[in-house]
Amino acid sequence: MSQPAPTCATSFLEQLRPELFAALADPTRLVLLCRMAVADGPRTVTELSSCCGVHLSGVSRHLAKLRDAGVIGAEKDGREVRYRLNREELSSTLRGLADALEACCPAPA
Amino acid sequence: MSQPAPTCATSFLEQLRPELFAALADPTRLVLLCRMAVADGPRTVTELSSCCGVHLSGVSRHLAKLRDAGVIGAEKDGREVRYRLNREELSSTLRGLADALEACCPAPA
DNA sequence: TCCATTCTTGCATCTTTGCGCATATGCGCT
DNA sequence: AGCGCATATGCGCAAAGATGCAAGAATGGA
Repeated sequence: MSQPAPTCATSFLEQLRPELFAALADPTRLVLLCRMAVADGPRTVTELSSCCGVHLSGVSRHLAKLRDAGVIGAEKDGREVRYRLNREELSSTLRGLADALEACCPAPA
Repeated sequence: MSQPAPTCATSFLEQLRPELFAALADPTRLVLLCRMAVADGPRTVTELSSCCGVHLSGVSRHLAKLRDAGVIGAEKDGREVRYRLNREELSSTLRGLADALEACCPAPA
């Protein structure tokens, strides 16, 4: 971070990760996300699959996609896998986008 | 806004619009978005199409999708259509998501 | 060791999406 | 009216994504 000024456009574009938005672009995944957001702790795949009318294998795939996007985290515990929302990381990412968007000044003086 | 307390989960889920994320899930659209973000004013389709190696018709479709998602606005001027980024709306949406995400408390006391 | 449980992954199918090409629509200009 | 430019849309195709089913992998317990 010693560039003279990343022209504000650079820093904005860098934060725009298509795979993050793609992960959030599916209704089923959003329901899963919401479920994890209100949970008081990590949830297993079986638990999460009960809230959406999708087969367990599909839920597993959805969770994998969310995990690859960094939206959620997984911790293995015995034969179960508990998924938890990366709450702070996601919120700071969103806030960083909002900040960069507003910092995207047309004329940097 | 007179509900006693939308259980924080409700307000969060309401803000999770799949079509918004879907609109942002394409690299070409993100480049277009960035182009508009750094522009000092509305841009025509022809101008915008010069920054991505996509046919003009494709750019038109991309812009339509961004417009339908509320990310950008369009104003017709003669035979041209000028697109502009809804900067404040988008940033406040992102911030609202971050806020709702952190307000999604597991135990509402 | 054997079996049940939990999760992941290969496969087939269907839908969606992005793309270019051609065509239509809308608008200004002569 | 007729022409040309700017944009939108129908069409077909190829690629990606979502889903269910079945099989595989990993783990705990009898």
